[in-house]
Amino acid sequence: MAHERAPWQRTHTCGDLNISNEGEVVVLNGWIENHRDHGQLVFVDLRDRYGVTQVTAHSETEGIVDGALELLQRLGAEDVVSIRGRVRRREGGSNDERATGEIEVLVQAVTVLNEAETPPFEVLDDVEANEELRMRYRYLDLRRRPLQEALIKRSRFTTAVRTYLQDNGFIDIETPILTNSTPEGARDYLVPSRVHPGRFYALPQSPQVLKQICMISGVDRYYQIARCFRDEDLRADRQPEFTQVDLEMSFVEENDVLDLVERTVVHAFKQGFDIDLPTPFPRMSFEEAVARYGSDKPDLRFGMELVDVTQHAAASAFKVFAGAVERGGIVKGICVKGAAGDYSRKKIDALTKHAQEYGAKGLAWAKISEKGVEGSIAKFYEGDAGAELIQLMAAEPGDLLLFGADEAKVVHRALGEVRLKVADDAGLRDPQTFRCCWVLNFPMFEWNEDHQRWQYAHNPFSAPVDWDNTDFEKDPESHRSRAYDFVMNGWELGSGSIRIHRPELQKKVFDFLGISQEEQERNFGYMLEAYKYGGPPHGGIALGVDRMVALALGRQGIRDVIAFPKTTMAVDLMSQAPSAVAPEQLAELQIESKARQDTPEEQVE
RNA sequence: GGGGACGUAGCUCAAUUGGUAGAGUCCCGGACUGUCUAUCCGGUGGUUGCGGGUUCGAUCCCCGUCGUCCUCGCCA
Repeated sequence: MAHERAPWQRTHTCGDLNISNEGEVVVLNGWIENHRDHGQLVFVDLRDRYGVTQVTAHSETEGIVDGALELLQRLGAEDVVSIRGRVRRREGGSNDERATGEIEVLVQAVTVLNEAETPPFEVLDDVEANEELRMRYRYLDLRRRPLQEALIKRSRFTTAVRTYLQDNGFIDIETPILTNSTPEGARDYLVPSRVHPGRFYALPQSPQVLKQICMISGVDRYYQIARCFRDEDLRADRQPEFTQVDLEMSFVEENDVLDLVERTVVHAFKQGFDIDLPTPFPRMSFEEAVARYGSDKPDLRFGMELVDVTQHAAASAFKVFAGAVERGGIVKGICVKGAAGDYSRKKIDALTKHAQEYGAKGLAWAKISEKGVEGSIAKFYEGDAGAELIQLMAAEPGDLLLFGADEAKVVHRALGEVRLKVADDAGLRDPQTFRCCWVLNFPMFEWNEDHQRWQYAHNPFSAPVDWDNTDFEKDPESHRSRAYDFVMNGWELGSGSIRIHRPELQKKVFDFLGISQEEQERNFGYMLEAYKYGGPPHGGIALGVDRMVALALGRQGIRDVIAFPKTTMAVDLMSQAPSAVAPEQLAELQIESKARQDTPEEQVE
């Protein structure tokens, strides 16, 4: 037997009604967004998740309940109400900006469901109160259309990912949130164990090891939309907890993973955001990406590639160039088309400063005119040398040339960042344009200056490209791994690899990384043991959900696509987490804090 | 751990060379029958984040501190 509905309950949402409902008596529930009071005539915009409907109260309406008009006059922003009335075509002309703009609901009765205090900021789509306030009252901010849109599209997106992977034989497996700390990688969030005093769980930085174990278990195709935790300093695109589409496949090689992921991403971007990603995603090696774009996450929405002029520069009269080459460095340049006029000395200084933030000593520049090379390096580039440089850079009159001369790593980094900055200035990074690519074959290892040792470049489970050459001691830098990154518009959105599935090779990598036998045993013993019982060849990837959604919606950071985000100090301004706990709780865990503010009483002050 | 920006009315911002704070909006009261961020009239509202210093006098200068954001390092 069907439940009887209360009389205040809605018959339609605030986005439902249009001219086809004309004449119907309806009930709407929602929040009062705006309120236009003409005395005997009152307009109220009623909002819910689905839209906004104009509600009109008129004293002479047939059947209007006594006092309804006065009540509506008295109510204000964010009061929650139920409105009963008849749908009719608007008398004052329609509002084309709303789906419901042709009609209005002529009020017969008003029920107050809950009155709201005056909100600390106005809940309007285009009102931007400062972020601190918005996060403190996150529930109010979330009522705004741009935030609701993010939540809705994010949900559609993850649903599309799930559907697609399910249809392709993947099974969703939950892995533990309470797991083990590992010394490598990011700092862990720790959770003390009550039943094992002095011991700690760690929250997972990713389900990496467990998904590989799933492959050993014969799961064959695993996925999970998994929460990951890393206790590192935050950025606009980094939160202490974030979400990944994590997947792993058995008996595969790069092509299998890349093709599957490409299809999944294309499908989910279409379903979630109605965005058509251009396919196929180009593939390039790490080496090529760095050489051409100065970055392992190249933005392919525009060209302006780095041009190698090292050979030419070696013979240059310009000491900065020749000297850099002599010391084993390189010289590269970018050609900014038609920008000579746009860059004053002051703006070039700003670019130089930008380059210096990324380790460059400076930035050499030239403006090209009909007469040849002008600017800081002009006197070294008169006549043939200048003509040659112009030809190498494929420059034309009106172009701006920018050069970096240093060791290769520095030149690539700095010039790569300058390339992005210049493109930003010129509006070449259109947020509505999407260009994806794959970057392949990362180095296995990189030298860590601080710790004076080699460390893994990607993750320690990535297989080497050359299975037959695992003599890592010999020229460590030359070894390439079967790791790949998924990149869109200069953002790294995913990272994965074909894994090492033989325990002896995995041990060899751990050995080379200087992880002791005891550490290997303690942290990865169960994994190495598992492989002994028959681990299939496998590989996978993890895709950053927050970043994908932010990019698709053209948001600057990921905070706006997370319902309840944290600040750069990892604080939740709404709940005030993290907070002090009762002394009894600490005692039970056998924990003493050396910090102040270690009891709730002190924290309040 | 380092660098930078910001902090003034509930909100968004302004305030000359250092001379004791003002606008819009919100809110409150009034008028108003076709608005759509209604309009018009009137009104309330301030420990200038906090603490200290310089000064006859500090929103303004200096030091410290707290918070938010951006960023390098860190982090995949």
